[in-house]
Amino acid sequence: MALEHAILVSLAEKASSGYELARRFDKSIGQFWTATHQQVYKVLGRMEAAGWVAVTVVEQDGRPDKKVYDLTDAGRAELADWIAQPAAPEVARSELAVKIRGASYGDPVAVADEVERHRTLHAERLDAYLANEKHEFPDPSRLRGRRLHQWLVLRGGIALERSMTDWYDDVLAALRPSKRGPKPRPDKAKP
Amino acid sequence: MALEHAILVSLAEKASSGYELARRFDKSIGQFWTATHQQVYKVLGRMEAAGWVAVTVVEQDGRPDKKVYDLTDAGRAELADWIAQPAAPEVARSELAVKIRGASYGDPVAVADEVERHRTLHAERLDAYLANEKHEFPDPSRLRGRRLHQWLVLRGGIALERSMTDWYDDVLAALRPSKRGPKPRPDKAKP
DNA sequence: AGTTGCACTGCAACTAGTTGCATAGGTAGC
DNA sequence: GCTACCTATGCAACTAGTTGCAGTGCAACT
Repeated sequence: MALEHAILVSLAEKASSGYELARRFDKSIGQFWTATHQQVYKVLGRMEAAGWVAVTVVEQDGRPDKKVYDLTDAGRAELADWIAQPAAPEVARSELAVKIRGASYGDPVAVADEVERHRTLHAERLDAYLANEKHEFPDPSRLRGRRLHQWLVLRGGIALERSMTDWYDDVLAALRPSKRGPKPRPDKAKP
Repeated sequence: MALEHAILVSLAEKASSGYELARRFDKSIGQFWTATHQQVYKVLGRMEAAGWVAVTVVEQDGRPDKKVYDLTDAGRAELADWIAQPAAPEVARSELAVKIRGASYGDPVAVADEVERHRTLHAERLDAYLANEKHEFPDPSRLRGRRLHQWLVLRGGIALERSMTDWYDDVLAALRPSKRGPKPRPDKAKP
């Protein structure tokens, strides 16, 4: 399990409330680990009970109070310990891939439409990541430590989205042989 | 949820026992959906209760009996129906990516070692997929229907493994700046 | 004035998947 | 003869994650 530890990493970067954590899982760290706010609240409760995090209630102006969580020494120790442990190999899961494989037992045209929709989603994510990279890491060659690691993970997300988008293009070209050639895509070349 | 439907696709291709299905999830369809044998048995029971599959007990010579499952008409209808439905967007999950991001809160050297181990795993998977492609689909341009769809999914797995392996190379190069340049890898060029 | 949306927290009930164990005969190597 | 692994199925207990709901109060749009 790693949601606990993904949260530890996120809190190590910045103390936050459950709500903020859940939002952050929509981007940056959420590239490779996601969670809904319910799951985050549940796990934060467990982590507090385990003494990995400490809470401070912060009153806000014109907004509900929030509970800001920060790492304790025990939490930092747990994080360092977990990082030293071997990681489970990734397991890819794609419902759409299963549908592509089974396309001939259903409506191949509907599958092609769905592939196109996903292609668009991934192309948008790719653009968002690239824009983020340009903005946050304008000069990658100088990066060291924490910032370097963040950039490397962002590069991983970019590589993944690019390869998904390319693959969907290939699938579309094969499933719709009438429409020749992929659509023009200016962001296809590596920067 | 899609394990039910991944099993339907698998059974549509070939009637099988739970044990055989679990094995098949180790390769081919398992590229994008995996399951342990316990999960497969559990779900098969549910599917039988729902009338999607029918069982035949097959006695074997010198081996335990097996229960071979095959699709019913209701199962085929369910499969066609599911394929027509929109698919949830993929959510990548990588424990290792979280560790890379948090490397500076632990032991960056251990993280680099772990990245190398995963690089090897993915490179092996890539080689296995490529060998499988060469063996099973020697002439992709002629493929139609079911075989074409199988090949497309295999291509997806290949693209994914290639991009992971490449990314891990980049990460290693950045985390171990002393060792310059990635190791030679003959399978890096697109075939 | 009314609706929608955001910030913020959380419970309850559910579904999906994992881990550990049990059972049982066959085959293969030492 | 012993150990170890393969085929084959399955239960029980657990962990992880999802879905649906509930409540508060402010801001912005219509």
